Amino acid sequence: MHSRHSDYDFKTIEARWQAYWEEHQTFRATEDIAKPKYWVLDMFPYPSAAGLHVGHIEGYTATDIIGRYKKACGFNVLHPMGWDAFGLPAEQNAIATGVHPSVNTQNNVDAFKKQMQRVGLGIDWSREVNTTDPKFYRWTQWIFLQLFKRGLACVSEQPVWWCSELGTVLANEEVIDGKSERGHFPVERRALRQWVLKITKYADKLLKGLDNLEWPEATKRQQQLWIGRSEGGLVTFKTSANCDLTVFTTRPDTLFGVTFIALAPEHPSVAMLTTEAQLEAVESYKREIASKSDLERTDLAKTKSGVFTGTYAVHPLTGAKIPIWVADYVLMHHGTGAVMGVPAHDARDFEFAQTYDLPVVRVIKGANNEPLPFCNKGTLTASEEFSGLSSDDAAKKILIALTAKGIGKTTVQYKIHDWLFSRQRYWGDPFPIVWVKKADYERLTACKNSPFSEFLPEEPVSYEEKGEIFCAVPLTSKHLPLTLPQVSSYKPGEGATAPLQNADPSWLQVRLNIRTGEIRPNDEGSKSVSNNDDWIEGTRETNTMPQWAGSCWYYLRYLSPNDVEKPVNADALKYWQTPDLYVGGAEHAVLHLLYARFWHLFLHDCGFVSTPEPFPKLFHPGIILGSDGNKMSKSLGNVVNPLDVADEYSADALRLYEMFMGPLEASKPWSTKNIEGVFRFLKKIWRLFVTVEGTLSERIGGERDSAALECLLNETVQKVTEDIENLRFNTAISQLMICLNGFQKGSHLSKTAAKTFLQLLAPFAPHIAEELWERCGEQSSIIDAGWPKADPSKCIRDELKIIIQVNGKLRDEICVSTDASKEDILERAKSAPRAVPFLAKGTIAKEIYVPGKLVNFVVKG
RNA sequence: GCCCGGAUGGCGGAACGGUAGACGCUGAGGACUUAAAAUCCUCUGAUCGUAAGAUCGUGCGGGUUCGAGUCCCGCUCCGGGCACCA
Repeated sequence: MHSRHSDYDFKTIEARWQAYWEEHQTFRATEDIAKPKYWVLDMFPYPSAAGLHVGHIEGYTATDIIGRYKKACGFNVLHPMGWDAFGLPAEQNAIATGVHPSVNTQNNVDAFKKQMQRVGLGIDWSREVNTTDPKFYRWTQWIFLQLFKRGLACVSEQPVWWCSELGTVLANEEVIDGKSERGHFPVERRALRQWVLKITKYADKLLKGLDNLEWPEATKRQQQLWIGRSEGGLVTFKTSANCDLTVFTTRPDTLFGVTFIALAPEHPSVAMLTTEAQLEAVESYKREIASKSDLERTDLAKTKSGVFTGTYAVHPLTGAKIPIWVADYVLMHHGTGAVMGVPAHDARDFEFAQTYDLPVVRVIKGANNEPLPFCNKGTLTASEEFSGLSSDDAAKKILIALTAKGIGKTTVQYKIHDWLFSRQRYWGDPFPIVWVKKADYERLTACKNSPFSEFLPEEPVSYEEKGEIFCAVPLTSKHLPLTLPQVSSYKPGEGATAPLQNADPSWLQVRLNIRTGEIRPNDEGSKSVSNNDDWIEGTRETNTMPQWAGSCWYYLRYLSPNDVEKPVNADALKYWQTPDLYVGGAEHAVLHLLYARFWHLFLHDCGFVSTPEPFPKLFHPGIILGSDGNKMSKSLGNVVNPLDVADEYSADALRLYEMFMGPLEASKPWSTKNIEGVFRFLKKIWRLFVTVEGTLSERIGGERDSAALECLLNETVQKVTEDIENLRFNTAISQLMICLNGFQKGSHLSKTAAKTFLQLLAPFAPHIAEELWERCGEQSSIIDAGWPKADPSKCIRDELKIIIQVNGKLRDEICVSTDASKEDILERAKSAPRAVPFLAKGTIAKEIYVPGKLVNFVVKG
């Protein structure tokens, strides 16, 4: 690598100032209560083997600019960084190499850190956190136990997405189009015992909390849709079999239009409702559905299928006979798994009715004579005494009527499901749980003052296997962290067993002393010494938590990374509260950002944090694409490494370029050509200050600046400050360029003005700013010099340019003194040489004067 | 299908309802140099014109307004999200 300009030796300069910041601990944040705080947070990265590319640097540079700016403004700034280091790639590397994933993880962390330091990010590295560090995950486990204690963590045998290729269970949101999000492997449904967190209990709070957040509207909308609250009613239908059916509907107003009932194939009442004659058909239909993948089943393009059960329901208000069908378009996991079919007013029911020739009865009229299916609200018709009512009114009244009969109820449904919280993986947080037999659990709960009662829930969490019931015993704070055991193999076992099953039996099989809280391996030796009533036998939970666990609360740990008493120190929390700005990718709109809100809200309800929401202000940087316009990826060979760019053009040029490319939130392609432009800008700055001999340029002198130059500088202070506050870095840099171009045109420049320019430049290009600041004779870091204030009085001009339009088209312009009257200006405008011919084309019908800006004559004729 | 964004020169992008194209890149010409690089200066939306200048021009079609890239209505295309949620 060669430097592009011999006298601007950026390599030496950048290394020097990075060493300076480290030595002087420039970015060390302390709880200095005398100063206002500013906490700027990045979404912490997963340290992958590929390292960072220039796209990742974008967000970090943005937060660094904000951090440096706020620090100059006098804030006590916290800009921390950490590693979301549990995860699948490290585990797969371990499977391939046999080397413990922590080794690989540490190497990647070192590489990431080196890259970040090379671009000069002002980060307080003393607060670095790593989710795989037992000192960290001890508290992830502790928070899990708090959830467990309050009944928000439990197990259930449920159909889950199993990916045999990855050897693990995936959450709904990790499955995209029937393939795993990572790796795009096929997935299938399997019933397995899993941990779930009851996020549904927080659905309403998570929905309402969105209102007060300063977040991108699209992200809020995505969370709203994900939570998917819908108000409606439950309606119970009597049937000709000895079994009632309850359906959920958001449109009780369409009740008189019901012509069939449809059940999900998995609905528990299907068997009871199937008549002898239909048994064969229903059974074979269910078999057919079960053999289909979810991808096939949810394919919207296919025609809806179903089969008649042979049984009829009774309409609750008309008493009409309504056939009950089984249909695969009905989902078991929403509502009650049964729907009332109203083909006239629901597109899906309509399609189904068409396929099986079921009657369609119109009960809602719109304003015009709309064709069926008509799915909007309207006026009721053919609905007995409810005819003539509006949909909203009728929905209420019908539900009231049903409620009076004891067969209806208003209710709220959510689309969001409980959060599947266990994975069959090695490289994750171990659950601090031991499974014991029910009888032993009862001995434990009967034991007064048992240490194990610390996190014991009111209702036991249990599961049944081969007729035996097992209950979950939570470890105590004293047992934390429960560290990951060594395993003989990182691979999952056959039949979806977790890799931790490969741990030593002395870890897996334990004995708990319910009186002392002691835990020992359950081997022959311990049996002989502990053969009394206080000991119970147990088996450790071998699933691990998903990667999301650590990212749900990592930001809090930055406040007191070494606290051994609590996940977060109360004093530190009181001072820093929540991040003032959170910057990270829009791809986390509903996963990380929803889960973290859930945990934070939970911690708030427990009294551990004082705010209900973790991230009051959020910003998503756009994606930086490769120069070919595609997403950067190894396979396309369009990845740009920040280290290469920093070596060739300087870290300052890299930072400036990324911010100059366009609006921060926009996706934009990388261009090696365009970086030349900002690099030229840096070289111009260098030459303005430094001679070829390396001395301070004679142009930087003490003489007064011209009024025009003072005006330009003050405009620049004003514009750059506003733009930084609004994260519009592209236009801030453009203004700095305009300012420099102005400087270059003048013969000299006062030192004060030159230094002000450097202060404005410093957040964007900190290395060159520090270097030139020092060469101007300053002793300490430029960041401690404060932030310049614009002086509006310097920007007042004595002449104004007035635009002259005729019929809205620009025709001429005139210069007037600032105190000129409207009459004077109009008079002069009328005689403006280039406007006159257009004015002469007719008569002036109207004169519009925008003070200080323009005149527009409306000419008719 | 539904919900969000977006569309401006050769390119990345600027524009409180008020001079469209700031700033940068590219390209052309010039200066310096033995030469090149680097640097500096001029020009660079289209059409017509020697020029002054005129006309057109912000995805398409309408509208509101003295005036629309910007606001309203109806489309087209591109990007992202959700996707039988009853």
